[in-house]
Amino acid sequence: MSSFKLGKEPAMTEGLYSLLKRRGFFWPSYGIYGGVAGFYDLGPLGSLLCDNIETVWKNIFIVSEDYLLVDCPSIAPEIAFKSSGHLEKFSDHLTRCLNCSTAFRADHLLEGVVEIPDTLSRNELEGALRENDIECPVCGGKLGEVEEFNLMFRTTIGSGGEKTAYLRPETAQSIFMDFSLLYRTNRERMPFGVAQIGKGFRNEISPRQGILRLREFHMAEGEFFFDPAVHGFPPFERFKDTTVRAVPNNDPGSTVEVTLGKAVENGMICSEVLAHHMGITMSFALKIGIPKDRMRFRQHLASEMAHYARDCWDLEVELSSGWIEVVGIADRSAYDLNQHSKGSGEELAARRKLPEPVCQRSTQIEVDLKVLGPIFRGKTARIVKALGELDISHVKRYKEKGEPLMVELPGEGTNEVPIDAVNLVEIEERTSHEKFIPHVVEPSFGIDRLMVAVLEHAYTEMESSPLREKEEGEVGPYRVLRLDPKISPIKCGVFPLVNKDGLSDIARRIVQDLKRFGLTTYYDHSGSIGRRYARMDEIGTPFSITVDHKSIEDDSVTIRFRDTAEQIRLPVRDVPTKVLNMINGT
RNA sequence: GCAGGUGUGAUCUAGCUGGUUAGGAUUAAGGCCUUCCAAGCCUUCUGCUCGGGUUCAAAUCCCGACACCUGCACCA
Repeated sequence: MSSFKLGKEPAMTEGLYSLLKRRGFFWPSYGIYGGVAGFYDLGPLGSLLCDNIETVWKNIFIVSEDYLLVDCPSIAPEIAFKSSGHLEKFSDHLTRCLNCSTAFRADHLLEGVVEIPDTLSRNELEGALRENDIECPVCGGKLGEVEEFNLMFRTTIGSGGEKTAYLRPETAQSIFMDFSLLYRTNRERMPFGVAQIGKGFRNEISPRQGILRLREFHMAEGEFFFDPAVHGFPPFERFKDTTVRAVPNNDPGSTVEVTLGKAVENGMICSEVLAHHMGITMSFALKIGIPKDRMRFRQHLASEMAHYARDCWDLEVELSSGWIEVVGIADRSAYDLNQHSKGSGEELAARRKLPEPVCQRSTQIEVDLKVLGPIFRGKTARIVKALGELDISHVKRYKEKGEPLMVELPGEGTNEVPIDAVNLVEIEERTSHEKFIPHVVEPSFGIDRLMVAVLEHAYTEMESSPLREKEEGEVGPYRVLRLDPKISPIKCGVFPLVNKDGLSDIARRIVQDLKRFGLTTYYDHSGSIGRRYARMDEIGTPFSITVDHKSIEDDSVTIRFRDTAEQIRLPVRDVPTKVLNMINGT
């Protein structure tokens, strides 16, 4: 039924995009100053749409999947991104030709000249370029200095200290840094997921394609922590038989239809946890109205994988501009927790119960401080420490011989410790748990792109309005946004059929009723009834309620359905429930 | 970032070989009319992307900036 077709249809998408701007979904930011590339405002309807999509997302991740929701700052100190690797890996090294001023990535110029050039630092790259007499590949000119271009926005915290900070390029990092608190909050149960909805910032070199490539964008991310030693993931049962279109990286040209269960069995997808999240992602995309036959999962090539990822599958949706990545599902292994653990010195680990408790016998040194104290006085603590570092078998030999131990203290000479003050004790330790660094699967959703995907697939053009009778005064195509009612910005239009006989009073009362049920409404008395239906169709409002003269007699109204233009009549008091049921699909 | 193209009310567009108050359509607002799908009539709001230059005179020609589009490069 959707008139969206394969391939590019400029006229079609132009119609959609002018509608979106005209009706207030989104537009370029800072327009009165000429605009800034990569920034878009969500207008009144776009904001509602965004919010509704996020609500559906939360219903899946927070309600169904029991993810823990958090909300962390967008600005983080430099150290955070030093540890995460973004400071180093999230930047490109550029060099510019001094003659023709073309910019190149320094590491690309050294490919085949030096081994793994993308691991070199700025100085090393510069050295390598000089040593190998690399010239501008375009004009043969001399190359300038290697500059670092980091894709993160830099800022400072505070007025005096000038503490360097960055706007987060993804919301994930705060979740990793908060791991221990979250783990405790979850009462130390594994596995568990943490979700965050917020904004990400990337200073893209050249943002294009309108809202598809932004410098500030909405993202919804989940981090699912699990024990890599546990094989299988029981909840995955639900998605075992779900079929997906997959483009695996061992054969990037081909698309295969495969069930998620099969894909895990034959090793195409690396784990059930990852496959499970592909299943969740798919059901989410379907729920917000993206048709299944316009979706596919594409596995990243090893070369395009992010610095943290071990395996990554993108959900791509076919739009007028081609296949667009809207969700990335990455296996980040233990990378991030390890990095932050190293960077901060804090242990970021979980505990797993051993199949059975393990007894560990060990011999340890015990000292008699009553004896040592009076002898060594101020040195005692250092002596005890040095004793503890001695080899047990060494101590054992002296003990058997009954000879005093000679203990060396740096700068304080050798000390004679009476062997009677040192005892060897057998200690038995029972451990029932061991520590491990959880692995992470991260589904990361680009909400702005999902909005575009949803809108393009909901957009329909018709030659004329559905029930049109008159032929004169034709005005262009009739546009309908067939959004799923769940995500429609406005749920109900409410109209008096004519502006007299008190019909508008009844209509306004109905608006109040609907509001009490949390439904967004749009009261409209201007223009012909057909024009008002058209306005609602254009912004994707699924239901229109009309008060006519019969309403005065028997308290009934008509409710019109956007996609069919059909109407039914029902008592006023049943309207809110009817609408709610239709929205929830019951 | 480079190269090319484009830039006229909210939207779509005429004018662009310089010369009256920049024209139209849609939308929007107010009213008349109207018992169900953008009807009609009246009234009204909003515009030459910005900054310089050439000229008696610039939407129009030139330069620069910004934005958008296409290609290249880049893309977690």
